[in-house]
Amino acid sequence: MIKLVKGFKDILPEEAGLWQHVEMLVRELLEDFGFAELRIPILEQTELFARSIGTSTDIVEKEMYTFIDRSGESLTLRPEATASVVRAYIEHRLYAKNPVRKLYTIGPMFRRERPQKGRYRQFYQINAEVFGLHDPRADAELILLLMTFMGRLELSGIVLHINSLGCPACRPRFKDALKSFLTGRSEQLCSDCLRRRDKNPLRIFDCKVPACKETMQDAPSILEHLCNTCQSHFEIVKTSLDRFQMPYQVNPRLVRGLDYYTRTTFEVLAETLGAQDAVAGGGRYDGLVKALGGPDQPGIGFAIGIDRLMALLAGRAQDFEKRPHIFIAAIGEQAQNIAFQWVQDLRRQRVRAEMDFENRSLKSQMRRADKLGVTYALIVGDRELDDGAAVLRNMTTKEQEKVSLQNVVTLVANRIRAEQSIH
RNA sequence: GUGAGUGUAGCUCAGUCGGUAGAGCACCGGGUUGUGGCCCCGGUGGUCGAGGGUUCAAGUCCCUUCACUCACCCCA
Repeated sequence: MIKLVKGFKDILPEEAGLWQHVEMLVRELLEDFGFAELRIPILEQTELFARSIGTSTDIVEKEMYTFIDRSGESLTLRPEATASVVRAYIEHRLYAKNPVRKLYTIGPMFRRERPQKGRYRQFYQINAEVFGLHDPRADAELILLLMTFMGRLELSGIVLHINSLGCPACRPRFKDALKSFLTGRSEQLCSDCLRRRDKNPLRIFDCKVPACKETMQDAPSILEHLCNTCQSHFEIVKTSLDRFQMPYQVNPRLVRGLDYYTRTTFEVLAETLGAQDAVAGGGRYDGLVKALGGPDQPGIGFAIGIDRLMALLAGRAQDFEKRPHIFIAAIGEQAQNIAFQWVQDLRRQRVRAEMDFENRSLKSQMRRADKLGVTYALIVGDRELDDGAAVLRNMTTKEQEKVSLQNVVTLVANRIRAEQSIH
């Protein structure tokens, strides 16, 4: 039997309704906040990711699905969306009319990591990016948008962490301070951290090895090394969040894996998710647009992991399954033919009608109606055909009424429409 | 890439000291004329992950291998 590729998954019909609902909610909200959808391809030139994400990151070093196309060029299945959005912003000169653009995109990303709970090789993200705004209130607004979305989904047990990574002016100074702190403490660090020390010392803050954690307790904090501009930027982000009563936790150890981040970074953590507990994350990337050959415009964005969101919403999937409205139980060939016509007519009026083509016993057809969860069953057999009226049964109240054969479709359609407008 | 755990029916799982495969749920049918859920009865469904070995005999013991899961790493 041919099976799924490792780390990939199918989204089954039972869950697809919830996915649709979540996507609808987020589109609505993003558009209210002035975002427009940008649809971008899944494949890009490898160099785009190498240059934006950073060549020494794990993603670029060992996690990308890269292959040589028949023409000889190196292509990569996108491991994240920001690079592509920036590429499109530059390539189509989206900054020309107005440098301020708010864009969102939804779709799959690919990273070849070892799969585990909440981590797949193809995973889905909702991405929002804002270009052209330096103001820290833009950072706060984006975070508020993200948290509003979480709120609308009625998620509990989630925490917002924020931090500032500084800018090209102050981050090097901090790195130096960190390096000199680490000098002479190599004994206390694990082998991974020793490797990180030269490459990307900020990552040591993330290490879970107890000895490293202990050592890093006394390490200098980035927040104490921010330049004045970065410091006041971060202050305004915080006071803006305060102003809207948005709770957050300042986490100086929040270091993000992609090289392009500057100043504000944030993550939404969910305690019930296990080891992969980040549902969403993002930050500011002021140098990226220019680095990729565009104008010197700042950027800020976030990504929401839809798969992880779904894990948090598990159990609510059944509320969004589209059940049929009515099941027509027809006994005998003549009745089946009439029922077949009714089903088609009802669907034309946007009523979800189902029937059985196998001429089963009424009992088994009723059982089927019950399983489908319909509110109405329509019964028609020789008796009803002679009588000129079918029997409409309300499955919850068990009330039955006669409906003349001529009026069946309109009556049923009206009845169901009326019920929907109540809910 | 590294480590640990788990593989028996569609799903969740039992299976004793090695003796020829089981339950619950699901599915199909029945419980007197043409009416669902609850209850009762019956039925379909298995290469016991795969390959090899030991044995009169292997789901069970041994070896190999594959898959899945969780964790490390990293991140959504």
